[in-house]
Amino acid sequence: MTAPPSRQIARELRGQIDRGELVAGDKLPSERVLAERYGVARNTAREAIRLLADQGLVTAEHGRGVFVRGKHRLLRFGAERYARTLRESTGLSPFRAEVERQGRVPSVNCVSIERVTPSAEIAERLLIDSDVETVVRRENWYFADDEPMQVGVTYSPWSIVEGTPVADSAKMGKGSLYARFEEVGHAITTIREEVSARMPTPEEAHGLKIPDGVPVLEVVHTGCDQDGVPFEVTVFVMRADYNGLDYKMPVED
Amino acid sequence: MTAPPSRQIARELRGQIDRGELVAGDKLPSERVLAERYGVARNTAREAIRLLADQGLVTAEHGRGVFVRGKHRLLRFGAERYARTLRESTGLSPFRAEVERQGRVPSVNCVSIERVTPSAEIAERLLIDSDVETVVRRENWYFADDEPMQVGVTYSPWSIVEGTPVADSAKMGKGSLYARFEEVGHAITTIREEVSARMPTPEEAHGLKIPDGVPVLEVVHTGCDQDGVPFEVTVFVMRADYNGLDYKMPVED
DNA sequence: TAGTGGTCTAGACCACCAT
DNA sequence: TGGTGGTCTAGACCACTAT
Repeated sequence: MTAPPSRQIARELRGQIDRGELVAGDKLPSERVLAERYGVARNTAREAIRLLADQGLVTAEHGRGVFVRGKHRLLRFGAERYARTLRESTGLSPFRAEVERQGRVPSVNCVSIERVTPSAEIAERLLIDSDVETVVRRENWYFADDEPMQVGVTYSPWSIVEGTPVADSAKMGKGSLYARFEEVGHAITTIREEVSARMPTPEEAHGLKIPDGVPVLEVVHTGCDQDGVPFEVTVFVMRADYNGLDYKMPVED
Repeated sequence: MTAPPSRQIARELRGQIDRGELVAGDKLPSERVLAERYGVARNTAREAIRLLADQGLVTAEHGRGVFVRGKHRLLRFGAERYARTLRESTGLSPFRAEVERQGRVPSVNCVSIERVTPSAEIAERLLIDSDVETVVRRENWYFADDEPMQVGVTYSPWSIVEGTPVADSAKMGKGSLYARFEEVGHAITTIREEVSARMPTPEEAHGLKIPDGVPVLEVVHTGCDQDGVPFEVTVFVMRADYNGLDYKMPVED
């Protein structure tokens, strides 16, 4: 009932990480060194490292080595990120504010604005008929220190944003998207956020430069105005090792 | 610039899943069959399957085969799970209600109640000094159809729960924990939930029977009473392929 | 018992990174 | 250039599941 060699090796390495003998950024012994040290084939040492990578403890970098992953402070996003006072006091988007709070350099890049027919998932949340009404799709990428952190794709009914700055990057200006919505009569008043987690698709892993063993948080956010009308749905996909959510809510009766 | 064979094979299998030629529960060809079919070594076919498992698409079962994972409907938990009206109208805990809504059989098992010294993380949220005050720790396991879904560990200051049913399983009764708290003067009024996601530890993967490639959601929940006093912190760890969160909130100014 | 995945060996060549 | 991880081969034995 003794564990296979690959697990033994993984356990020893894990112990060294847990005890602080190996700390964030440290390089592990190479696969070949481990293999010789433990008297196993290289593939066995490799398997041990894979077990650690699957737990999110280490990351392999081709040609460089295997490194202990750091426990990063999470960027925390809650409902207050939509508050008008935050928009007005800082002049920063909530993402920018949170990244700067940690001494990093934020940037946001709107990569596309298109008019599309919505998926059933989106149409349902916007209370529109996907056979009849189209939506504007805005795709934003969020970076900290030029590292990609999140992708957010916002959908709004064409009937709401037609002719407004929201549908046109040239007129968008620097401020918050929600300030623009408010100017055209939709002040964000209540939100719904549906949160789940999963492993990234290969495309997401590539685009967000997510190492192996790191899941993503997916947040389907719906914003409703002062009349309870849903006017935008945003699907966020964020690296779970850098991002978290922090909600404070009253408990309704 | 052509992809390695293992990725090619993974891509083909993934295509079959995406196109619905292989659906949830279907068995993939065995590693040996794949190897022969594609003219590669068994390890190469195995690597292809591992790539799919890492994306959460398939699960290997020792001695049985490799199976396409289903896209399960998520159990959705929001702030309303703490509402008194829900407690009173259904007589069910929110977990039970949500599981039954999907036609499955819920069960909850309180495995331990202990008096312990809190970690810094817990003490901080309960606004107590971990050097002075102790807490009661209740560990609950949640099942649907005898499959483990979540673990929840609740911490409450000893000064609040001393002598109450919350600190004593014998006196606990069937109803909700929050009903018991309310009886001793702490009605849950506002909550804070800090959400993150990560890969499970080996212990969690084993205890919750989580297949490879499935992350966990970790929710640190703090409950505050009518006076704003935090009286319990619960740390939930839930399989992310079966559980999600659904919050509706007003946007504060 | 036959078939499956889990693990391992002892090599090999390639792609990438730093020097 | 030498060292690293990435991938592959062609075997082997073990552990588990089903019949």
